[in-house]
Amino acid sequence: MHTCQQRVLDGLTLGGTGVPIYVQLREQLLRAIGEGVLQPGDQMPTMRQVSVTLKVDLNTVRHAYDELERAGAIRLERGRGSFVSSPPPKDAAPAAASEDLARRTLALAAAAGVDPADLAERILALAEPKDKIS
Amino acid sequence: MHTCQQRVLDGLTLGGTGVPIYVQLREQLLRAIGEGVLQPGDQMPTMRQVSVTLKVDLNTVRHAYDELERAGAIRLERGRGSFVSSPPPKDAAPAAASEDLARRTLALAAAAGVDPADLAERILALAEPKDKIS
DNA sequence: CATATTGTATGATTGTATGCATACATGCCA
DNA sequence: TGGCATGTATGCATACAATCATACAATATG
Repeated sequence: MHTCQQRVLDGLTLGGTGVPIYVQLREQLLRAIGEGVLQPGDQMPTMRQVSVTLKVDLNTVRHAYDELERAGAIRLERGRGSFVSSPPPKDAAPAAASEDLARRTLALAAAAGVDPADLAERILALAEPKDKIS
Repeated sequence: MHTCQQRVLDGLTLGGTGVPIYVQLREQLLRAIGEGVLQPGDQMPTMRQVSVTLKVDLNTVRHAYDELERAGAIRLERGRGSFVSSPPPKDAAPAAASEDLARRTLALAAAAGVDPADLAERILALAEPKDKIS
């Protein structure tokens, strides 16, 4: 039953487009979570697994995991592993956090040459099915 | 005739998400070309214009222009300017990139307890204020 | 011709990213 | 208890990204 992490591991790829490795890892792992390949509570691939599989330094992988944790996407537990955070959600959507996330997202969109309007539309479309109450 | 170049200049934005500045410039300019905002033969914004407008070093801008030229997207002519090549290469960041970014962003939003609808709104608000396209 | 504009180039400097090696700290389990 | 897996943390070396400052070279224009 290592399948989830294995599948994620296999999906990871690195390209030489000038984008730092840790950024590529950060984004791809985030995507795996966003797609539901990794669900809340699931264990992430081990830092060492990623390090060995992709032949990337452990510190580099850690850099990516570190940012994911600071972003609240995952939870790091030494000696145990890394796990996808369960959305603590409902209520607490501090406007500040929302605004901050919006800015960061916009920056990423700009970096990738993505149209913000198009992006906003897709976000709404993807969010709709799971829309819930408060 | 504060033309297309001006509009492209205004559309350029930089964010500190770990993505190198020259990559952000490269992708955004590529997208402008791919979208037809800048058409074959059109003059690109001057390196110095970009440098001053975005408060980025001239060498950094050059790095981006340099890669665009090697990619065959533009043509550099000293003393004259930079121009869009006749057969502009097909866009590297079409709909797929947008879809991926949307998923990644949703994962972050869920982790932070941010309402996707609210987020989408803020993204639009942050992106739009400038150019009312006419 | 002189001048402004634009691209091209260099050296010094600071910060970051990456890799390699080597540990330490914590949690799990036999 | 001991061993193992996992996250955490160094130090050192190399390469790249970015800024600043200062120029040079080609083109256009007056």
